[in-house]
Amino acid sequence: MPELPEVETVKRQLERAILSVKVNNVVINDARLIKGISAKMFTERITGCSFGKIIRRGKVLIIQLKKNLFLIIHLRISGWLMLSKTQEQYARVLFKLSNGTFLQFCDQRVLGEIKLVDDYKKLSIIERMGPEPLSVTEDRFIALFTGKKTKIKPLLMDQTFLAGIGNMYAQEALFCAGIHPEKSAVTLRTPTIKKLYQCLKKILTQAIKEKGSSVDTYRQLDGDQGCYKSYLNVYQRKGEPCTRCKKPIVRKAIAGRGTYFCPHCQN
DNA sequence: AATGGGACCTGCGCGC
DNA sequence: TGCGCGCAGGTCCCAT
Repeated sequence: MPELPEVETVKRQLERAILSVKVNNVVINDARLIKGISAKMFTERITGCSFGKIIRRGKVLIIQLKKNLFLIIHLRISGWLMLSKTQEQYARVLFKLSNGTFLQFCDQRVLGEIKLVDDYKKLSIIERMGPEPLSVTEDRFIALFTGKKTKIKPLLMDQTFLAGIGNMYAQEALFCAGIHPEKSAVTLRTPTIKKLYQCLKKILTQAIKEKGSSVDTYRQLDGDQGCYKSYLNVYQRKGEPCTRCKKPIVRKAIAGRGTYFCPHCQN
């Protein structure tokens, strides 16, 4: 799933590829992805614009088109962005660029979102977003846990708690820190929270270095797979031996989401 | 505050 | 072989 490292990878690749490039035309194969504006208006407002500053906040990609015009992209579960000369399968919205390529929003399950806003900071999802795990200080990270009685795993995935963590990296971080995913957050001791903080930083940094994890439909901007998949210790490894203790990894639905962990190493 | 469910979606793997 | 079903997960929304 596209989480922080995947969106950050695409953001960096877009910066190198499309900065100052102009949109000559917009092709909409599936208007369901475009929210809050008609396909016609969407096309009219974007055509002729050039790509400016690119920002990532959590899993949200923000591309500036003009002083007061921002393209907001959320890949959700099965979306990815691709830059190529020909139309891809699952290309739902395409931007025909002045350099002869298509910037394409591909999405197998059509759950992604594209918006056009004049001020991205006023978006509810942005306003409510928790701190970025790669820039929050350790002290502030520890303070986030006060009074949080909920299970640690769904809490990590709560975007208003911490930005950009999804189902996969939440599980990997908890394995790294040796924390059971159902442990109540408020019961964690400070050294354990510090360990989790370091694990998140380590995992997210390494995942960005490896250009994300292609466990599903996610691809890099050029269509290549992300390489972090081979580093995964628990995610989708049910029944396989724990990389630490060799006992089998188990899968359990926690807060309605599939969760993999080692009951021996995580407690 | 926390939790549980449903909705949005498509493709895949399962059982019969 | 083929069909129906459940599941996969990010976010929002509603109910308890």
